[in-house]
Amino acid sequence: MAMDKTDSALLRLLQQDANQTAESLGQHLRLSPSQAGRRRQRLEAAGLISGYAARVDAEAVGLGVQAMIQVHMAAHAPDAAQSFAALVAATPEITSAWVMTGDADYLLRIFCTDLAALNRLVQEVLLPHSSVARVQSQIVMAQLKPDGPLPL
Amino acid sequence: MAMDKTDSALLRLLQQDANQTAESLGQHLRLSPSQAGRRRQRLEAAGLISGYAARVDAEAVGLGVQAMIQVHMAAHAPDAAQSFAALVAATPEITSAWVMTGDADYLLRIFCTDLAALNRLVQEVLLPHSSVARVQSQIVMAQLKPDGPLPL
DNA sequence: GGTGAAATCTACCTAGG
DNA sequence: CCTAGGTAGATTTCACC
Repeated sequence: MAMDKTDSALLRLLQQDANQTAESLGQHLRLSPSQAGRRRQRLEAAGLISGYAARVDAEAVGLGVQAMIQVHMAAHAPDAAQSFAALVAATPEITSAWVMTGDADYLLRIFCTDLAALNRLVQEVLLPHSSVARVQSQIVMAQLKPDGPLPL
Repeated sequence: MAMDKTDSALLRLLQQDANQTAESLGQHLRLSPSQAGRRRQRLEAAGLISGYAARVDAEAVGLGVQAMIQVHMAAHAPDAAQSFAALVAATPEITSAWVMTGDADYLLRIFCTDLAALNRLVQEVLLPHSSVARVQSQIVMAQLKPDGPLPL
């Protein structure tokens, strides 16, 4: 899809604050409100913008513990991967999961209310899975840079 | 802050789609549009909702390579940490950074256009920093579970 | 790039527990 | 007294010019 410098700037603005009016966007982009709105529609229709989400403060809603868990699989059979994917999909505390190169097979991002809940998740959900060989939890002590916009 | 079951459900809905009207929210919550809107305002004012962001499709905007980089520091002096924080803040390809327990000191989330750009970032930005001892890049082969809503 | 109709938000007001 | 629902003015979006 064709995307010029103005579109990049627009995406950057909308990642920071999606509730700006077309008029406000137009001022930043040096564009008329109608053109700014039209460009936004174009980016939505093209799928570059897949949706809009509220940013929720994890601490404020009682999710005080954040962790990254590296998962090593015992077997790499296709059905082992599939059943693990189902487990991941069914566990709400896992907010993201990636298939990685290198050392570990998967990396899971976790949000829990407390350390006890994190330990329960590891001991009673992850480790009991038949194809999980080993997990390595790393707790987030602080967020040095908050989840930010994509570099455009 | 006081948060009941309805507020949790509202946060869940707004994380999935922030552009729903108060009427649509009210239907899901079995509430009148005015009450749904009022609750949303309350959650914003209380800081539970810190803002709204457009979800941008990384692949679609040409950011085809995603990676997680574990950073091991040579020194743990306060000013080493501070200058590293400045480096992280100034690097747009680093979209998130966490201070971790365990093995590595920091975990960085990276978005790049290609592998060459990722290698440049490691070789020319991260490793030259005086207090960085070692980095370990792990490339994301696939996203098993997309960045999802917090478990409420 | 501008304009007007339609939809939506929000502040205020009223009713009920 | 606090929480829920309804109504009207003001803003914003979107299709058309």
